[in-house]
Amino acid sequence: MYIKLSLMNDFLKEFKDRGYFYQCTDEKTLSKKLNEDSIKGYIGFDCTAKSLHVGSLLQIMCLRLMQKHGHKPIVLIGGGTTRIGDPSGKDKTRKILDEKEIENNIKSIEIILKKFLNTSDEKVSPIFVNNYSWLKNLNYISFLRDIGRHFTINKMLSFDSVKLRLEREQSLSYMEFNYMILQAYDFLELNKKHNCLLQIGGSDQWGNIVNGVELIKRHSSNEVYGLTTELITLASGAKMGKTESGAIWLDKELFSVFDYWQFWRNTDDRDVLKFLKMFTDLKLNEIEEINNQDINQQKIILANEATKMLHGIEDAKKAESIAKNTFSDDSSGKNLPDIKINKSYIDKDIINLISIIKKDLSKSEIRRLIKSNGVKINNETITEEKFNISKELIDKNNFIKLSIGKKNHYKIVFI
RNA sequence: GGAGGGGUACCAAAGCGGUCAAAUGGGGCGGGCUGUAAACCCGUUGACUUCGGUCUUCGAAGGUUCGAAUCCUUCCCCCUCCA
Repeated sequence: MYIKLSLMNDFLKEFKDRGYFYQCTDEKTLSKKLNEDSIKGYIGFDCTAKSLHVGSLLQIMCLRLMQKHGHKPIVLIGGGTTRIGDPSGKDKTRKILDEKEIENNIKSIEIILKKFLNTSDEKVSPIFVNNYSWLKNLNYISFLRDIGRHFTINKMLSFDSVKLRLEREQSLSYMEFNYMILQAYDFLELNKKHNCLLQIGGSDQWGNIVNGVELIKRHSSNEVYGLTTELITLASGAKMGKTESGAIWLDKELFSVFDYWQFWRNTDDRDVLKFLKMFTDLKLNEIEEINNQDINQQKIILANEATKMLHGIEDAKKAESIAKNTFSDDSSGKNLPDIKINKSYIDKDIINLISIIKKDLSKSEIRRLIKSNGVKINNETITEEKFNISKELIDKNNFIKLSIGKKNHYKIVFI
C-alpha cells in the first residue's frame, strides 16, 4: 500500500502533511483518481445542535482542502439520520429532537459552513444536501430487498459501534442499529446522484464509511473510497473542542469572537505546531518559519488565522487588540464588547450583577469566588461580598470593567 | 432459572446507627508562581443566607428509631459466576 511521495496526489499529500490522515480504503487508487480528475467527496454533519463546534473543525478543514485542490465537496447534513442517532462512541441512546428543532439547526449549520467554504467558484463550490430528502420516502419492503440484502447481521455485530454497546450490555435499539445502513445508503445515493467518489470522516466513522464503500460495490459495482482523519488528542489528554465550561461553538451568538480567539490563544504549548498545521491556511513551509518564533507570538498567529477563517480578518484583529488591551496593557477594558445592564443594578449588591452575567454560577459560588479574591471591578479586587456598585465606580463613559478570574473580563454598560 | 456482589456528590471510590453536606483521588473553579502555556504549591468544590443558621442530597417508595447513607420491607437498575 506504500506509495512513493512523488506519485502521491497533492491533495492526499497535504492531507497527510497537515496531520489529518488516519486511514484510507484504497490509497493508491484514490490517489490515481484524484490525479486524473476533479472528483466529488462528501462529509456528513450531524444536526443535533444549532451550531457546529470546534470538534467538527477538522472535517470542515477537509472540505476546504478539497476545494483548494480543485475537488468539489458535498456537505451532507444529516437531517434524516439525526432523527435516528449514531450509536458510535455513545453509551446511551440520545434524545430525539423534534422536527422544528432539526430544521432550524440545519439552517444555522449551513450558514456556518458557508463561512468556511468557497461558494463563489462554481467549479468547487459545495453542494449542500440533506439526507432527509431521500430517507423520508424510503419504502421499507423495497429498501430491505435492495439494500438490506447486502448487509449481514454477523458483520454488523462486529462493528465497534455495535460491539461496544453490546459488550457493556447497554441497550441498543433496532432504530440505532440501522444507523450504519442508512449512512451507507447515503453514500450510495450521493454516488448515484452526484457521482460522489469519496467519503471523509473522523476515525470513529471508519466502520460506517466502509459499509458505504462495500454497499456501492455490491449494489452498483462502482469503486468508491473512504478516508478518515486522525482523532485529535490534546497534550493534556482532554478532548478537542470541549472545555469544562462547555463546547467551543462556531456560532458567534453562542461563543463570541473574542472567546473564540482566546480559545486558540490559550492553546497548550505542545499543541501549537499541530494546530497551525491543522487549522490554518498557512503554508507548511511558512509554519516551519513561524515555529521558530516566540511561542506566544505563534499562539497569536494561530488565534488570528483560525479566527479569520470563521469570522473574518477584521473581527480577528479586533479580538487581538482587545486581548492586548486586556492582558498586556491592563487597561480599563473599554474595548471589550458591551454588556448592557439595566441601571437598576447600580447601588446594589454585586452578587446579583454577577449572577446575571454568569448565569451558570450559583450565588454560593459567587460568594466563594469573592472570598478567594477572584472578582475585580476596574482592576481592583473585591474583598467583601456585600460590595455595592456605587455610582463613583462608573466612569464617564458609563461602564465598569468586571473581571471574574484572570481570564473573564466584561465591560458592563449601564443603560 | 439458580448463587452471589453492588447502586453514594461532576467522575472514581470510602463510609455501614449519631461527631456525615459525607474520607480520599481525579476533574472543575479561585489564588500564587509564570508567558493569558505546562509543571508545581495553596485554597475551594449541594443550595439559600440578615453569616447566627436554614433547607435539600447517598437508586425509588415506605417503615423502625429521639436520631438513618448506614437497620427492616417492597420495587427498579447494574455486575460476576453457574444452568
